[in-house]
Amino acid sequence: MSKQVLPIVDLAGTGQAGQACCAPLVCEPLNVAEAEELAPLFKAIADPVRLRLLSLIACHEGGEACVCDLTGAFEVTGPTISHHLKVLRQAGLIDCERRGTWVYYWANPGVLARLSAILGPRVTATT
Amino acid sequence: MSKQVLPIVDLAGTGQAGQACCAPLVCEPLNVAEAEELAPLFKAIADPVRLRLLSLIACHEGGEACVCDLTGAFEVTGPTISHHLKVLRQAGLIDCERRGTWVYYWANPGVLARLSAILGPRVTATT
DNA sequence: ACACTGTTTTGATAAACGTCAAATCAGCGA
DNA sequence: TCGCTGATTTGACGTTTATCAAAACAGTGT
Repeated sequence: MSKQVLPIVDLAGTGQAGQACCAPLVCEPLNVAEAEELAPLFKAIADPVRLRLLSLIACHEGGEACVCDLTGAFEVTGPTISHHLKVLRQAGLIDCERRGTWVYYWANPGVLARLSAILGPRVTATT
Repeated sequence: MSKQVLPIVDLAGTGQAGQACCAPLVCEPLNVAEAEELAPLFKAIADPVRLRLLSLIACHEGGEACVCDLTGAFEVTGPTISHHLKVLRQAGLIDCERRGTWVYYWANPGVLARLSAILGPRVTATT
């Protein structure tokens, strides 16, 4: 529809990103398969460094950040940052691409939106 | 100058979570303190058994569930269930009370709503 | 070809985690 | 009081995790 200037807000409000597959955790009991699929996603963000990495990447101008933009914000070493980025990537929360010397990461907003919807107190405020 | 506030914060609708403390992770970089406070909460739900426990409790009729209502749904032993309940409780996600022989657990919706708001790009303007 | 920078992988280590069996605690009823 | 059931704690075990140093990989420029 309208690809107006609407900021990031749109991406989960519509049913498109959330694929409408999952009622909030508080509305309907999660079955085993859902729980085993979701737990690794929450585990991926259950670390302060990864939480900040994800936030830094998602907030970075242009929607993507080079590794060199990130390492300076942490006390841990480069390999550790690289490890955490890999964890986030394997969970599907971020993705990356090499461009010349640098590797750029960006967030996958759909996954984040899905997690939010699962935790959310109500799903759609329609009516 | 800095009184311009994003009108995003009051998601929780529960009245209890009126912290108004945290913009979504994708809007503003999490600082170290926020990340270190949030990570243990996500860690608490980053386990399939705990995820289902939380969901079962939150969905249970009356808004609370006895431990004996829960154990049957899992393959793990009673002590393990008890351990996971303790983790959820120490994270503040659930609370409990003993009534006679049985111990009843209920979910704390404010904490869940806060996590949802942190992850969520959307602005569910419920009233 | 070489050196240099940015990033990831490997290997090792200490801490944290999930699970169970056994023991313990908390109420209830005979 | 004693025994019974529901629930938690303790102690142990194997697995996973976060971290680092060192090595390796990927591009760029000389």
